Amino acid sequence: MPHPSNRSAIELFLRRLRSHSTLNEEERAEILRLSAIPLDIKAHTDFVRLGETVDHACLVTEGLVGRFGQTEDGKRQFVSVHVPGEMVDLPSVMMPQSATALNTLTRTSIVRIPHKALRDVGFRHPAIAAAFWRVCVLDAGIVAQWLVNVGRRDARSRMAHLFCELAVRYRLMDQSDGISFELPMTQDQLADALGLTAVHTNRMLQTLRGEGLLSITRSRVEILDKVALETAAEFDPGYLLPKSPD
Amino acid sequence: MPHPSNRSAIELFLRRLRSHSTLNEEERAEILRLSAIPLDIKAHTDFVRLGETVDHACLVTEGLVGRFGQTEDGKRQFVSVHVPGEMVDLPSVMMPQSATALNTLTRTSIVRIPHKALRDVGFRHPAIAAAFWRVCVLDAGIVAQWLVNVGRRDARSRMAHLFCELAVRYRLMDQSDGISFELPMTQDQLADALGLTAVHTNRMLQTLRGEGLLSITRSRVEILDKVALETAAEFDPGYLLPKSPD
DNA sequence: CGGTCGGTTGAAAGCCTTCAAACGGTGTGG
DNA sequence: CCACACCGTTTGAAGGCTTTCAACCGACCG
Repeated sequence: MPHPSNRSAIELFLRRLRSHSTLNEEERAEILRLSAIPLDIKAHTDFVRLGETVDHACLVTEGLVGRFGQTEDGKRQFVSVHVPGEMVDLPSVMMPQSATALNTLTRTSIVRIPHKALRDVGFRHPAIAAAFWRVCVLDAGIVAQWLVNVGRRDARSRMAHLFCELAVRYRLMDQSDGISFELPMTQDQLADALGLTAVHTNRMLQTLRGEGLLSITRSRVEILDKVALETAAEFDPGYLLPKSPD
Repeated sequence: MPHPSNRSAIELFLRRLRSHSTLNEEERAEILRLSAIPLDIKAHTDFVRLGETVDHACLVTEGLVGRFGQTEDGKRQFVSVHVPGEMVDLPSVMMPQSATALNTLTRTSIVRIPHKALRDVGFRHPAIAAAFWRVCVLDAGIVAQWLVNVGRRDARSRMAHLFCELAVRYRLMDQSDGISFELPMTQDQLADALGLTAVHTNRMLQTLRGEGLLSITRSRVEILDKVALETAAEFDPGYLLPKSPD
């Protein structure tokens, strides 16, 4: 598979910014001019540890990155997963010592953007700073929905909700028609995103398949009955689609 | 009980800002000059509904405010609770249509600060905008920890974690010595914060009491064995105490 | 070809929920 | 001043969703 250039990753990121924030031509140019150091990381690698202090943010070019917390006995909980075009740890610009760690769910390419560059460009252009802030707020809203999901929905509904959300997020990045999309996650990883065990994740997956709601293989999800899936999930995409750009 | 003035609520908020962000004298004065419309709300009131668009942010003066999501059958999950001195929905400045609702856990006084005022002051003073952004990042980090808590810890540990966190947060607001603090939450509300049922919340509370870890009445928590409680919770306050102010 | 990884399956155990009922404190009205 | 109602807490028993433990399978890799 051809490797998207770093350039295109930043363009994707800019597109996402513009979907909810207004940026003039100069501001857009500034974003595209950000220095971006590419880096390929193999699957299942913790490339930012808990408590580590970082001086750059990561933008996903290809693959999938998960942010997670961990209990002392090693159980993990993904707090978010990030698809290409998303900045994984933009919050780290404001809080360089993170209480969450980063892990590649599959072989992944990222570009690293220095905090200093992000701060500088935000300082020069308040509209950019506002856009960054807004992205953080949006991402935090997703985490909040995950919390509702894990706290108050049963496994089947919870799982349906995750797939509905990811379908929308891939579509927003033009990497899906909203029906099917690449999702290179193992069932262990799905379990860690849903607050379940891998065994039960497997069984629920089979339930959803058996009900004809979706078809899923190791790396691809296809939604077969969107209405039924969204009903099962009680899914409302409002939190992913901000109303107005100011 | 004497009613703290609005002034002192904003002062408390400013103090929190300064604990992690550097603001010069003029910037501090700007914060204190923000217009603040006081409002008293009775207990158990949803004063911001799901999907509602707001044009002001709420700062808690006295009492306790919870932000929550809800499933279709009415089950609630608190996504955060906010003590006096905290801005409940600063993110709403960037995202006026919230996917979470607001509820008073007890009789509560707030002040409402217009989004426009917050945006203007942030636009004029990049350092203030950065401070606001940083608060949002910190709060999002707390939500992330809650997600880890609900997703991967059992009820006892989860509950211990919540009390450890609140002890620190009250202490940061100088409303506690870190050992005991006012917590006017019912067990139903605790349950909604922990992703449990009220019945099981009650039983776990008794467990913690029985183990001599804490003493809790309707409105006050006292930590009796801090070390044991933090051990049970696997509590690490790092996510509440940012390293450096820039 | 053996080894590893991810997926699948079965059975038993357990944590938590659900359903129901009773208890105690507080505020209100007669 | 007492009675009653309401709210939040407490307790018991039963059931269920999810976990845990174990084993097996298939695919891919060196």
